[in-house]
Amino acid sequence: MMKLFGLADCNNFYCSCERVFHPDLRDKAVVVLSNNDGCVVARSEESKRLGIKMGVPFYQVRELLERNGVAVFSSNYNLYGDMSRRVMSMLSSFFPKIHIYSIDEAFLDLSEIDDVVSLTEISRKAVKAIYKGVGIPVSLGIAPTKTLAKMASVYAKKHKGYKGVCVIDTDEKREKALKLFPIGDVWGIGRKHSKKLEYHGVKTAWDFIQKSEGWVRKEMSITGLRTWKELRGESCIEMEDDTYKKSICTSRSFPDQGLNKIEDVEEAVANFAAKCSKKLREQHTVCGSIVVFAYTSRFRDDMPQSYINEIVNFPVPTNDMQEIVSNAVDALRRAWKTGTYYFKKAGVIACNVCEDNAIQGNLFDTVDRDKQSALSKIVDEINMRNGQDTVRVAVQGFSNSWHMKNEYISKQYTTNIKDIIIVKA
DNA sequence: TCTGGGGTCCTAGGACCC
DNA sequence: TCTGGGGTCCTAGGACCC
Repeated sequence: MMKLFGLADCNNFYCSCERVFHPDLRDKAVVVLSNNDGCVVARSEESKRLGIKMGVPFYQVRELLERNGVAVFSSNYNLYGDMSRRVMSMLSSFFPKIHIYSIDEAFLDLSEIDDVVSLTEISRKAVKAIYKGVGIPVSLGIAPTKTLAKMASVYAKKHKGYKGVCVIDTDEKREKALKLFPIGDVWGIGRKHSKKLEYHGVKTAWDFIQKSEGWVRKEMSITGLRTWKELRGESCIEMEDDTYKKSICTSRSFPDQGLNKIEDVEEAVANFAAKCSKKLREQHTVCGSIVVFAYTSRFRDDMPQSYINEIVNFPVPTNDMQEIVSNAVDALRRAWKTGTYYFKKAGVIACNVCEDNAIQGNLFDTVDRDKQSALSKIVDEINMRNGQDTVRVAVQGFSNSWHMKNEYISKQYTTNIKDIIIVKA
Protein backbone atom coordinates (compact mmCIF):
# COMPACT_ATOMS: atom_id res chain seq x y z
CA MET A 1 0.00 0.00 0.00
CA MET A 2 1.34 3.35 -1.05
CA LYS A 3 0.94 6.59 0.80
CA LEU A 4 -0.59 9.25 -1.43
CA PHE A 5 -1.25 12.96 -1.35
CA GLY A 6 -3.87 14.85 -3.30
CA LEU A 7 -3.91 18.45 -4.40
CA ALA A 8 -7.15 20.11 -5.44
CA ASP A 9 -6.68 23.35 -7.34
CA CYS A 10 -9.47 25.62 -8.60
CA ASN A 11 -8.83 26.58 -12.21
CA ASN A 12 -8.21 30.32 -12.70
CA PHE A 13 -10.11 30.78 -9.47
CA TYR A 14 -11.07 34.49 -9.47
CA CYS A 15 -12.08 34.37 -13.12
CA SER A 16 -14.11 31.24 -12.51
CA CYS A 17 -15.91 32.95 -9.59
CA GLU A 18 -16.90 35.86 -11.81
CA ARG A 19 -18.08 33.46 -14.49
CA VAL A 20 -20.42 31.72 -12.10
CA PHE A 21 -22.47 34.92 -12.04
CA HIS A 22 -21.89 35.79 -15.70
CA PRO A 23 -22.55 32.52 -17.53
CA ASP A 24 -22.30 34.37 -20.85
CA LEU A 25 -18.57 34.70 -20.18
CA ARG A 26 -18.02 30.95 -19.85
CA ASP A 27 -15.97 30.71 -23.04
CA LYS A 28 -14.86 34.35 -23.25
CA ALA A 29 -11.63 35.98 -22.14
CA VAL A 30 -11.80 37.29 -18.56
CA VAL A 31 -9.26 39.00 -16.28
CA VAL A 32 -9.44 40.09 -12.64
CA LEU A 33 -7.45 43.06 -11.33
CA SER A 34 -5.66 43.57 -8.02
CA ASN A 35 -6.67 46.21 -5.48
CA ASN A 36 -6.88 49.73 -6.90
CA ASP A 37 -7.20 48.06 -10.30
CA GLY A 38 -3.41 48.02 -10.37
CA CYS A 39 -2.37 44.74 -11.94
CA VAL A 40 -3.84 41.70 -13.63
CA VAL A 41 -3.93 38.94 -10.99
CA ALA A 42 -6.11 36.31 -12.65
CA ARG A 43 -6.62 35.29 -16.26
CA SER A 44 -8.90 32.83 -17.97
CA GLU A 45 -7.31 30.46 -20.49
CA GLU A 46 -8.51 32.71 -23.32
CA SER A 47 -6.75 35.71 -21.76
CA LYS A 48 -3.55 33.72 -21.29
CA ARG A 49 -3.64 32.88 -24.97
CA LEU A 50 -3.83 36.58 -25.78
CA GLY A 51 -0.41 36.87 -24.17
CA ILE A 52 -1.53 38.74 -21.04
CA LYS A 53 1.04 38.04 -18.36
CA MET A 54 0.38 37.46 -14.66
CA GLY A 55 0.99 40.62 -12.61
CA VAL A 56 1.21 43.01 -15.54
CA PRO A 57 0.10 46.60 -14.73
CA PHE A 58 -3.41 47.20 -15.99
CA TYR A 59 -2.58 50.42 -17.85
CA GLN A 60 -0.03 48.56 -19.95
CA VAL A 61 -2.56 46.09 -21.34
CA ARG A 62 -5.72 48.15 -21.15
CA GLU A 63 -5.84 48.74 -24.86
CA LEU A 64 -5.11 45.13 -25.73
CA LEU A 65 -7.93 44.06 -23.41
CA GLU A 66 -10.38 46.51 -24.95
CA ARG A 67 -9.42 45.59 -28.48
CA ASN A 68 -10.11 41.93 -27.77
CA GLY A 69 -13.30 42.49 -25.80
CA VAL A 70 -11.87 40.95 -22.63
CA ALA A 71 -14.20 41.15 -19.63
CA VAL A 72 -12.41 43.03 -16.82
CA PHE A 73 -13.29 42.79 -13.10
CA SER A 74 -11.94 44.52 -10.01
CA SER A 75 -11.17 41.95 -7.34
CA ASN A 76 -14.10 41.12 -5.11
CA TYR A 77 -12.62 39.30 -2.14
CA ASN A 78 -15.92 38.89 -0.32
CA LEU A 79 -17.20 36.91 -3.25
CA TYR A 80 -14.02 34.83 -3.70
CA GLY A 81 -13.76 34.08 0.01
CA ASP A 82 -17.32 32.87 0.11
CA MET A 83 -16.96 30.72 -3.02
CA SER A 84 -13.76 29.28 -1.57
CA ARG A 85 -15.56 28.23 1.61
CA ARG A 86 -18.18 26.44 -0.47
CA VAL A 87 -15.60 24.55 -2.53
CA MET A 88 -13.61 23.55 0.57
CA SER A 89 -16.67 22.36 2.41
CA MET A 90 -17.69 20.13 -0.52
CA LEU A 91 -14.14 18.82 -0.78
CA SER A 92 -14.11 17.82 2.86
CA SER A 93 -17.35 15.92 2.40
CA PHE A 94 -15.50 13.65 -0.07
CA PHE A 95 -12.12 13.54 1.68
CA PRO A 96 -12.01 13.33 5.47
CA LYS A 97 -8.66 15.06 5.95
CA ILE A 98 -7.90 18.20 3.99
CA HIS A 99 -5.53 21.07 4.60
CA ILE A 100 -6.54 24.36 3.04
CA TYR A 101 -3.38 25.76 1.56
CA SER A 102 -4.66 28.94 -0.05
CA ILE A 103 -7.90 30.51 -1.17
CA ASP A 104 -8.06 28.15 -4.15
CA GLU A 105 -6.04 25.09 -3.15
CA ALA A 106 -6.21 22.27 -0.65
CA PHE A 107 -4.01 19.26 0.04
CA LEU A 108 -5.75 15.98 0.70
CA ASP A 109 -4.43 13.31 3.04
CA LEU A 110 -5.08 10.04 1.20
CA SER A 111 -3.01 7.81 3.46
CA GLU A 112 -6.05 5.79 4.51
CA ILE A 113 -6.96 4.81 0.99
CA ASP A 114 -5.25 1.81 -0.60
CA ASP A 115 -7.27 1.22 -3.74
CA VAL A 116 -6.08 3.56 -6.48
CA VAL A 117 -8.90 2.66 -8.84
CA SER A 118 -11.66 3.57 -6.44
CA LEU A 119 -9.65 6.62 -5.36
CA THR A 120 -9.66 7.88 -8.93
CA GLU A 121 -13.40 7.28 -9.14
CA ILE A 122 -14.13 9.15 -5.93
CA SER A 123 -11.92 12.03 -7.05
CA ARG A 124 -13.70 12.35 -10.40
CA LYS A 125 -17.01 12.31 -8.56
CA ALA A 126 -15.81 15.10 -6.29
CA VAL A 127 -14.64 17.27 -9.19
CA LYS A 128 -17.96 16.77 -10.95
CA ALA A 129 -20.01 17.48 -7.84
CA ILE A 130 -18.13 20.71 -7.08
CA TYR A 131 -18.62 21.97 -10.61
CA LYS A 132 -22.31 21.15 -10.45
CA GLY A 133 -22.82 22.46 -6.93
CA VAL A 134 -20.65 25.58 -6.84
CA GLY A 135 -19.83 26.17 -10.49
CA ILE A 136 -16.05 26.16 -10.03
CA PRO A 137 -13.87 23.86 -12.16
CA VAL A 138 -11.31 21.98 -10.04
CA SER A 139 -8.22 19.98 -11.03
CA LEU A 140 -7.04 17.20 -8.77
CA GLY A 141 -3.55 15.71 -8.74
CA ILE A 142 -2.62 12.56 -6.83
CA ALA A 143 0.92 11.32 -6.16
CA PRO A 144 3.27 9.98 -3.45
CA THR A 145 4.59 13.45 -2.54
CA LYS A 146 3.07 16.91 -2.35
CA THR A 147 5.40 18.30 -5.01
CA LEU A 148 4.43 15.51 -7.41
CA ALA A 149 0.74 15.96 -6.55
CA LYS A 150 1.05 19.61 -7.55
CA MET A 151 2.59 18.52 -10.82
CA ALA A 152 -0.17 15.98 -11.37
CA SER A 153 -2.80 18.68 -10.85
CA VAL A 154 -1.22 20.71 -13.65
CA TYR A 155 -1.56 17.75 -16.00
CA ALA A 156 -5.12 17.21 -14.81
CA LYS A 157 -5.91 20.78 -15.75
CA LYS A 158 -4.09 20.73 -19.08
CA HIS A 159 -5.49 17.55 -20.58
CA LYS A 160 -9.23 17.11 -20.85
CA GLY A 161 -8.84 13.33 -21.08
CA TYR A 162 -8.03 13.10 -17.40
CA LYS A 163 -11.53 14.33 -16.51
CA GLY A 164 -10.06 16.59 -13.85
CA VAL A 165 -8.01 13.92 -12.07
CA CYS A 166 -4.43 12.85 -12.79
CA VAL A 167 -2.68 10.14 -10.77
CA ILE A 168 1.10 9.62 -10.72
CA ASP A 169 1.46 6.33 -8.87
CA THR A 170 4.21 4.43 -10.71
CA ASP A 171 7.84 5.15 -11.55
CA GLU A 172 7.07 4.99 -15.26
CA LYS A 173 4.36 7.63 -15.01
CA ARG A 174 6.59 9.75 -12.80
CA GLU A 175 9.48 9.65 -15.27
CA LYS A 176 7.22 10.60 -18.16
CA ALA A 177 5.68 13.47 -16.19
CA LEU A 178 9.06 14.80 -15.04
CA LYS A 179 10.54 14.75 -18.53
CA LEU A 180 7.73 16.91 -19.91
CA PHE A 181 7.72 19.37 -17.01
CA PRO A 182 9.64 22.69 -17.33
CA ILE A 183 11.87 23.22 -14.30
CA GLY A 184 10.48 26.71 -13.65
CA ASP A 185 6.98 25.30 -13.20
CA VAL A 186 7.98 23.00 -10.36
CA TRP A 187 6.50 23.91 -6.97
CA GLY A 188 9.36 25.37 -4.93
CA ILE A 189 11.49 26.47 -7.89
CA GLY A 190 11.11 30.21 -8.37
CA ARG A 191 12.54 32.65 -10.88
CA LYS A 192 16.03 32.89 -9.39
CA HIS A 193 16.65 29.17 -9.03
CA SER A 194 15.08 28.39 -12.35
CA LYS A 195 17.46 30.79 -14.09
CA LYS A 196 20.45 29.33 -12.32
CA LEU A 197 19.38 25.77 -13.14
CA GLU A 198 18.84 26.58 -16.78
CA TYR A 199 22.33 28.03 -16.86
CA HIS A 200 23.56 24.64 -15.67
CA GLY A 201 21.69 22.85 -18.44
CA VAL A 202 18.62 21.88 -16.41
CA LYS A 203 15.49 22.39 -18.50
CA THR A 204 13.04 19.91 -17.05
CA ALA A 205 12.21 18.44 -13.66
CA TRP A 206 13.83 15.21 -14.89
CA ASP A 207 17.12 17.02 -15.65
CA PHE A 208 17.00 18.43 -12.13
CA ILE A 209 16.80 15.08 -10.35
CA GLN A 210 19.85 13.88 -12.31
CA LYS A 211 21.96 16.45 -10.39
CA SER A 212 23.81 15.17 -7.33
CA GLU A 213 22.44 15.61 -3.84
CA GLY A 214 25.57 17.52 -2.76
CA TRP A 215 25.36 19.96 -5.64
CA VAL A 216 21.70 20.73 -4.95
CA ARG A 217 22.32 21.18 -1.23
CA LYS A 218 25.20 23.56 -1.91
CA GLU A 219 23.50 25.66 -4.60
CA MET A 220 19.92 25.71 -3.33
CA SER A 221 20.06 25.06 0.42
CA ILE A 222 17.90 22.54 2.19
CA THR A 223 14.65 23.82 0.72
CA GLY A 224 15.94 23.08 -2.79
CA LEU A 225 17.10 19.68 -1.64
CA ARG A 226 13.64 18.95 -0.29
CA THR A 227 12.11 19.69 -3.67
CA TRP A 228 14.74 17.43 -5.30
CA LYS A 229 13.88 14.55 -2.95
CA GLU A 230 10.14 15.03 -3.41
CA LEU A 231 10.51 14.86 -7.19
CA ARG A 232 12.41 11.59 -6.76
CA GLY A 233 9.41 10.22 -4.88
CA GLU A 234 10.65 10.67 -1.32
CA SER A 235 8.03 12.52 0.71
CA CYS A 236 9.54 15.33 2.82
CA ILE A 237 6.64 17.74 3.19
CA GLU A 238 4.02 16.25 5.47
CA MET A 239 0.41 17.28 5.99
CA GLU A 240 0.42 20.21 8.39
CA ASP A 241 -1.69 20.33 11.49
CA ASP A 242 -4.06 23.21 11.39
CA THR A 243 -2.12 25.82 13.26
CA TYR A 244 -2.20 29.58 13.54
CA LYS A 245 -0.40 32.26 11.53
CA LYS A 246 2.89 33.40 13.03
CA SER A 247 2.59 36.89 11.64
CA ILE A 248 -0.42 38.82 10.44
CA CYS A 249 -0.18 41.69 8.00
CA THR A 250 -2.80 44.16 6.83
CA SER A 251 -1.64 46.62 4.22
CA ARG A 252 -2.87 48.53 1.18
CA SER A 253 -1.57 50.66 -1.62
CA PHE A 254 -3.21 54.05 -1.98
CA PRO A 255 -4.68 55.15 -5.30
CA ASP A 256 -3.09 57.68 -7.63
CA GLN A 257 -0.12 59.60 -6.27
CA GLY A 258 -0.66 58.51 -2.66
CA LEU A 259 -1.21 60.32 0.65
CA ASN A 260 0.86 63.18 2.08
CA LYS A 261 -1.19 64.29 5.08
CA ILE A 262 -0.49 62.62 8.40
CA GLU A 263 -4.20 62.52 9.29
CA ASP A 264 -4.95 60.44 6.22
CA VAL A 265 -2.14 57.98 6.82
CA GLU A 266 -3.11 57.82 10.49
CA GLU A 267 -6.65 56.92 9.57
CA ALA A 268 -5.46 54.18 7.24
CA VAL A 269 -3.02 52.81 9.83
CA ALA A 270 -5.75 52.83 12.47
CA ASN A 271 -7.95 50.75 10.20
CA PHE A 272 -5.12 48.33 9.37
CA ALA A 273 -4.36 47.95 13.07
CA ALA A 274 -8.02 47.28 13.89
CA LYS A 275 -8.15 44.67 11.14
CA CYS A 276 -4.99 42.99 12.48
CA SER A 277 -6.46 42.82 15.97
CA LYS A 278 -9.58 41.22 14.52
CA LYS A 279 -7.55 38.62 12.62
CA LEU A 280 -5.64 37.86 15.82
CA ARG A 281 -8.86 37.33 17.74
CA GLU A 282 -10.32 35.16 15.00
CA GLN A 283 -7.47 32.67 15.27
CA HIS A 284 -7.44 32.96 19.10
CA THR A 285 -3.99 34.49 19.28
CA VAL A 286 -2.24 37.56 20.65
CA CYS A 287 0.81 39.41 19.36
CA GLY A 288 3.91 40.51 21.25
CA SER A 289 4.75 43.36 18.91
CA ILE A 290 3.61 45.25 15.85
CA VAL A 291 5.42 46.96 13.01
CA VAL A 292 3.91 50.02 11.39
CA PHE A 293 5.25 50.78 7.94
CA ALA A 294 4.62 53.33 5.19
CA TYR A 295 6.56 54.10 2.07
CA THR A 296 6.57 56.28 -1.00
CA SER A 297 6.50 54.91 -4.54
CA ARG A 298 9.78 53.35 -5.61
CA PHE A 299 8.81 54.02 -9.22
CA ARG A 300 8.88 57.77 -8.69
CA ASP A 301 12.54 58.69 -8.54
CA ASP A 302 11.55 62.27 -9.33
CA MET A 303 9.91 62.56 -5.89
CA PRO A 304 11.42 62.51 -2.38
CA GLN A 305 11.43 59.04 -0.90
CA SER A 306 10.56 58.06 2.64
CA TYR A 307 10.42 54.75 4.43
CA ILE A 308 8.81 54.46 7.84
CA ASN A 309 9.27 51.26 9.80
CA GLU A 310 8.41 51.59 13.47
CA ILE A 311 8.27 48.74 15.96
CA VAL A 312 6.14 48.61 19.09
CA ASN A 313 6.74 45.96 21.75
CA PHE A 314 3.84 45.25 24.07
CA PRO A 315 4.56 44.63 27.75
CA VAL A 316 2.04 41.78 27.59
CA PRO A 317 0.99 40.11 24.31
CA THR A 318 -2.37 41.46 23.20
CA ASN A 319 -5.13 41.26 20.62
CA ASP A 320 -7.03 44.23 22.01
CA MET A 321 -8.29 46.60 19.36
CA GLN A 322 -7.99 49.74 21.44
CA GLU A 323 -4.46 48.98 22.54
CA ILE A 324 -3.20 47.94 19.11
CA VAL A 325 -4.82 50.84 17.29
CA SER A 326 -3.58 53.54 19.68
CA ASN A 327 -0.05 52.13 19.73
CA ALA A 328 0.05 51.87 15.95
CA VAL A 329 -1.04 55.47 15.53
CA ASP A 330 1.47 56.66 18.16
CA ALA A 331 4.23 54.79 16.36
CA LEU A 332 3.34 56.45 13.08
CA ARG A 333 3.36 59.90 14.70
CA ARG A 334 6.74 59.15 16.28
CA ALA A 335 8.29 58.11 12.99
CA TRP A 336 6.69 60.80 10.84
CA LYS A 337 9.32 63.05 9.27
CA THR A 338 8.75 66.65 8.30
CA GLY A 339 8.75 67.38 4.60
CA THR A 340 6.36 66.45 1.85
CA TYR A 341 6.22 62.79 1.00
CA TYR A 342 3.54 61.01 -0.94
CA PHE A 343 3.02 57.66 0.73
CA LYS A 344 1.92 55.01 -1.73
CA LYS A 345 1.52 52.14 0.65
CA ALA A 346 1.20 51.52 4.38
CA GLY A 347 0.44 48.65 6.67
CA VAL A 348 0.56 47.05 10.09
CA ILE A 349 2.19 43.69 10.85
CA ALA A 350 1.46 41.80 14.04
CA CYS A 351 4.54 39.76 15.07
CA ASN A 352 5.49 37.29 17.80
CA VAL A 353 2.05 35.79 17.58
CA CYS A 354 1.13 33.12 20.11
CA GLU A 355 -1.99 31.44 21.43
CA ASP A 356 -4.07 33.62 23.70
CA ASN A 357 -4.29 31.08 26.49
CA ALA A 358 -0.56 31.35 27.14
CA ILE A 359 -0.23 35.02 28.04
CA GLN A 360 2.47 35.72 30.59
CA GLY A 361 1.57 38.37 33.13
CA ASN A 362 3.82 41.34 33.64
CA LEU A 363 4.37 43.37 36.80
CA PHE A 364 4.12 46.64 34.95
CA ASP A 365 0.98 45.77 33.11
CA THR A 366 -1.66 48.36 33.97
CA VAL A 367 -4.51 47.62 31.58
CA ASP A 368 -7.54 45.65 32.71
CA ARG A 369 -7.23 42.73 30.31
CA ASP A 370 -10.46 40.87 31.02
CA LYS A 371 -12.52 43.98 30.58
CA GLN A 372 -10.75 44.89 27.34
CA SER A 373 -11.02 41.48 25.74
CA ALA A 374 -14.71 41.42 26.58
CA LEU A 375 -15.07 44.79 24.85
CA SER A 376 -13.25 43.58 21.74
CA LYS A 377 -15.46 40.53 21.58
CA ILE A 378 -18.59 42.65 21.74
CA VAL A 379 -17.25 44.89 18.97
CA ASP A 380 -16.57 41.86 16.77
CA GLU A 381 -20.07 40.52 17.36
CA ILE A 382 -21.77 43.78 16.54
CA ASN A 383 -19.70 44.18 13.40
CA MET A 384 -20.54 40.68 12.30
CA ARG A 385 -24.27 41.26 12.75
CA ASN A 386 -24.42 44.70 11.23
CA GLY A 387 -21.69 44.73 8.65
CA GLN A 388 -18.02 45.50 8.82
CA ASP A 389 -16.88 48.51 10.82
CA THR A 390 -20.19 49.44 12.39
CA VAL A 391 -18.31 49.99 15.63
CA ARG A 392 -14.92 51.60 15.35
CA VAL A 393 -12.33 53.48 17.30
CA ALA A 394 -12.56 57.24 16.76
CA VAL A 395 -9.31 57.60 14.83
CA GLN A 396 -10.39 55.03 12.22
CA GLY A 397 -12.35 57.91 10.72
CA PHE A 398 -14.83 58.04 7.89
CA SER A 399 -12.95 59.95 5.24
CA ASN A 400 -12.47 58.36 1.89
CA SER A 401 -9.05 59.61 0.94
CA TRP A 402 -7.21 56.32 1.38
CA HIS A 403 -9.83 53.91 0.15
CA MET A 404 -9.31 51.75 -2.85
CA LYS A 405 -10.27 52.29 -6.40
CA ASN A 406 -12.33 49.46 -7.90
CA GLU A 407 -14.13 50.60 -11.00
CA TYR A 408 -15.01 47.15 -12.26
CA ILE A 409 -16.24 45.52 -9.07
CA SER A 410 -18.92 42.87 -9.43
CA LYS A 411 -21.75 42.64 -6.94
CA GLN A 412 -21.70 40.79 -3.59
CA TYR A 413 -23.96 38.05 -4.94
CA THR A 414 -23.42 35.56 -2.20
CA THR A 415 -22.72 37.67 0.85
CA ASN A 416 -24.96 40.72 0.59
CA ILE A 417 -28.71 40.30 0.55
CA LYS A 418 -29.08 43.45 -1.55
CA ASP A 419 -27.07 41.90 -4.37
CA ILE A 420 -28.73 38.52 -4.41
CA ILE A 421 -29.06 37.22 -7.94
CA ILE A 422 -32.48 37.20 -9.57
CA VAL A 423 -33.33 34.00 -11.37
CA LYS A 424 -35.57 34.40 -14.39
CA ALA A 425 -38.17 31.72 -14.94
C1' DT B 1 -0.44 59.50 -14.87
C1' DC B 2 -1.61 54.49 -13.47
C1' DT B 3 2.67 49.01 -10.84
C1' DG B 4 -1.56 43.76 -5.36
C1' DG B 5 -1.72 41.64 -0.74
C1' DG B 6 -0.56 38.08 2.54
C1' DG B 7 2.30 34.57 4.03
C1' DT B 8 6.62 30.98 5.31
C1' DC B 9 11.25 29.50 5.76
C1' DC B 10 16.33 29.86 5.44
C1' DT B 11 20.89 32.10 5.64
C1' DA B 12 24.49 35.37 6.41
C1' DG B 13 26.33 38.56 9.21
C1' DG B 14 26.61 41.48 13.25
C1' DA B 15 26.48 42.04 18.29
C1' DC B 16 27.65 40.18 22.27
C1' DC B 17 29.51 36.81 25.55
C1' DC B 18 33.25 33.84 27.53
C1' DT C 1 45.14 48.04 21.21
C1' DC C 2 46.14 43.80 19.14
C1' DT C 3 45.52 38.79 18.93
C1' DG C 4 42.05 34.13 18.78
C1' DG C 5 38.33 30.44 19.01
C1' DG C 6 33.75 29.31 19.87
C1' DG C 7 29.05 29.98 21.01
C1' DT C 8 24.26 32.23 20.97
C1' DC C 9 20.92 35.32 19.61
C1' DC C 10 18.90 38.62 16.65
C1' DT C 11 17.92 40.89 12.31
C1' DA C 12 17.78 41.93 7.50
C1' DG C 13 17.27 40.20 3.33
C1' DG C 14 16.43 36.65 -0.04
C1' DA C 15 13.69 33.12 -2.07
C1' DC C 16 9.63 31.01 -2.50
C1' DC C 17 4.40 30.29 -2.38
C1' DC C 18 -0.59 31.75 -3.64
